[in-house]
Amino acid sequence: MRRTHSCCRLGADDAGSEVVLMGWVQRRRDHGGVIFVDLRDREGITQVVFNPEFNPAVHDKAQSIRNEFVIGVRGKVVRRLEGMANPNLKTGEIEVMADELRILNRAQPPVFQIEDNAEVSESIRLKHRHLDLRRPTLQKNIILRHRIAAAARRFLDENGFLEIETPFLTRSTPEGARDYLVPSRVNPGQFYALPQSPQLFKQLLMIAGFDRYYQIARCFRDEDLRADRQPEFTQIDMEMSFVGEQDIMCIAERLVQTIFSQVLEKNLPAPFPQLTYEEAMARYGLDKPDTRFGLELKEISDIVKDSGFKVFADVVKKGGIVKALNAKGCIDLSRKEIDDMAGFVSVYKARGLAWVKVREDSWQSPIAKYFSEAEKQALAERVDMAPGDLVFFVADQPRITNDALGHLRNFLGEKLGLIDHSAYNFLWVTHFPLMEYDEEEKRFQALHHPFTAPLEEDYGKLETDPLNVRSRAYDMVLNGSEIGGGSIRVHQRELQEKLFSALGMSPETYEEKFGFLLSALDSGAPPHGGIAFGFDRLVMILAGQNSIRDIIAFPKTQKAACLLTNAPADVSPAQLEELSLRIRKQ
RNA sequence: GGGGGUGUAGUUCAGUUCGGUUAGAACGCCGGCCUGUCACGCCGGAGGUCGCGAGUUCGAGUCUCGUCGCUCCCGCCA
Repeated sequence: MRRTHSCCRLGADDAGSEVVLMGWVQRRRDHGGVIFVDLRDREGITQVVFNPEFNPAVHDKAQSIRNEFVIGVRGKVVRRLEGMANPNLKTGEIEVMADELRILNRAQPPVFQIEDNAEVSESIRLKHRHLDLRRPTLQKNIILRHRIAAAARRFLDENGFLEIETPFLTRSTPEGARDYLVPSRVNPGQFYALPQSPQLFKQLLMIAGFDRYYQIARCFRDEDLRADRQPEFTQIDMEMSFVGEQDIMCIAERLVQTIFSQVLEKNLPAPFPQLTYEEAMARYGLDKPDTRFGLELKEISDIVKDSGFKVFADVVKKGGIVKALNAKGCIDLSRKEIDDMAGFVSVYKARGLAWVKVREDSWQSPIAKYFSEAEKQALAERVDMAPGDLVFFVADQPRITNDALGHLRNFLGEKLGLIDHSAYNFLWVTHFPLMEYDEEEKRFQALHHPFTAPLEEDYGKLETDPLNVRSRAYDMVLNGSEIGGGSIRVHQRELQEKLFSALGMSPETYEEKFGFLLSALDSGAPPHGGIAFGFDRLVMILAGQNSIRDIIAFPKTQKAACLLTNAPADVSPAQLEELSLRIRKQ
C-alpha cells in the first residue's frame, strides 16, 4: 500500500478515482452500521466511510479503530449526496469509501484531545509536545516558521549573501549576557562558551573578504526567560562590507517586504519611518514604540518647575523630568482603575501617578489646587486637554518617567482598544547612545555591543562626555517589539581600542579577550556593518501568537527546562571525572 | 533575586468564603444499542496520593507553615 494523496487535496473533481490515504484518526463516529472516520495529516482532514454493505470485512476491522491510530485506507473517492456535504471541511464535498484498511499503528488515548479549542495547561502540553504539535495551530505555526526561513534564505541568496556557519563552541567574552559554558575534556578546567550571537565571527568574515554573509543562527543566553525570550533562540544574522546605515536598512526592509509578500501575501510599504532614539524616548518613552496608536507623551518639566506642587518642582530641580499622557475621553475611568494604573507604573519604580480629570469648567484632581491658572492654561495647551480627558503625570528621573509612562501608554492602548491588531507598523529607531552608565558596576557599558561605531561627529565626546556619544546603531521595531538590531561596526584598531578603554577595560584585558579582533582589524578590515533579526519574535508576531513557545517546536519552560526530555539532568560521576569537574555539595 | 497568578479524575474546571458523612460536572475512556454522521445520538460503567511535606484539629481538598511545578511581570537579557 502506497500513499497517493494527502488528506486535503481531494475535491469533487477526484470523484471516481481510487486513492490511498494515510494518516491519524482524528475521530471515529460509529453508527452501528456505517462508520465514519476523519483522517488527518498535516494538510487537513478527509472523511472515510466504512460501509458494511460495501465491504463487510473492512467495516468489521474498522470497529477497532480508535483516536490517533495511524491507518492507511484504500478506497474510491465519491461525491457526497445532496445535503450531506460539510462546508466546514476543505474536502467536505467528497468522502472516501474504504475498500481496504491497514492499521499501521495503534495508539493509547491521547492525554489531551488533538484540537485547538481545548485549552490545556502548558506543562502538560510541553511534556507531551509530540501530541501538542499535532494540533492545527501549532502545525500552522511551525509551517509558517519554515516558510519565513525559506523566503529569507531565497532572498539573501539572490542578493549575494553567503550562508556561512560559525562555531557553537567558542570563547567566553566579557560584556553582554551570561554565557552558557561547556567544559573541555581535553583541556581540563577550561571552558567553551556557546555564542550569544555570531557577532565577532561575522566581522571576521567581512575582514576575510566574503563581502556579504548571512546565517540563520542559533544563539544562547543564560538569562531569565520571558514570554518572548528563550535561552536558545534563532537570529537571521547578516553582515555586509562597504556599506553605511542606509544600505543595511534598505536591504533589511526588502527582506521583510519579501517575507510579507511571499509568505503572508501582503504588500508592505517601504521605506519604514525612521525615528531617532531621542525622539522615540521623548514621544513614546520607550526605544521600541508601538506606533499603531497615538497617546504620545508630552514633557511638561518647564511648565511645572516653579509650581506650587513641590513633588513636580523638586523632581525637576534634581534633574528629573515630568511628563504627561493624555488619555483622551477617559474621564469615566473609575477610581479603582486609576489606582490599578498607579500600581502598574510602580512596577517600573515610579513613585506616583498623578492625574487630572478635565471637566467642562474645572479640573477634578488631587493636585489641581497646587497650580496657578497660568500653569493650568499652559498644561492644557501642551497636552491638548479637552473636557472628558483624563491626563496622567509621572515625575521622576528621566529613565523612570519614560519607562513608566511608556509602558502605561502601551497598557492604555490595549485597554482602550486603540490598537488595530491587523496592522503591521514597522519603524526604525536610530542614533542610540553608544553607552550607558551601569550603577551597579560603576562603569560605562555598551548599549548595543562594544563593536558598534560611534557617530563620527561625536568622536570628540568619547573621553569628555561619553554618555552623549551617539552610535551608528539601529533597531527595527514592529508593533512595539524590537525584532531586529544592528549597527555599523568599528573597523579600525585605534578606534576599537579607544572604545574598550572608554568601557573601562585595561589594554591588558582587551588584548587578552579581544586580541584576535584587534589584530584582524589591523590586517585590512573593510568598513562593514550588519543586522540580526530576532527570528522567533518575528515569527511569533506574524503568526499572531503571544508566546514565543508557540512558534518553537521544542521550547523550554521558564526555568529553562525541557519537560519532554527532562533536561537539564544529572550526569554520571564518570562523566564529571572525565571533565575534571566536581559538584559542590550544597 | 523579587512581586503576582495557578495546581482537585486522562483533560478542562466547580467545590476552599465559614473545616464535617460517600469530592462533583463536562469532555475523553470502557461496554451495549444505533446505516449518513461530521462536537453523531441514546443507555450503562470505570476512573481521585485534591502537586508534595509538615502542622493545627475529634475531623483538612478547605486553615497555618514550608516546598515543588507551570505561568506573567520587575531585575537581568551588549
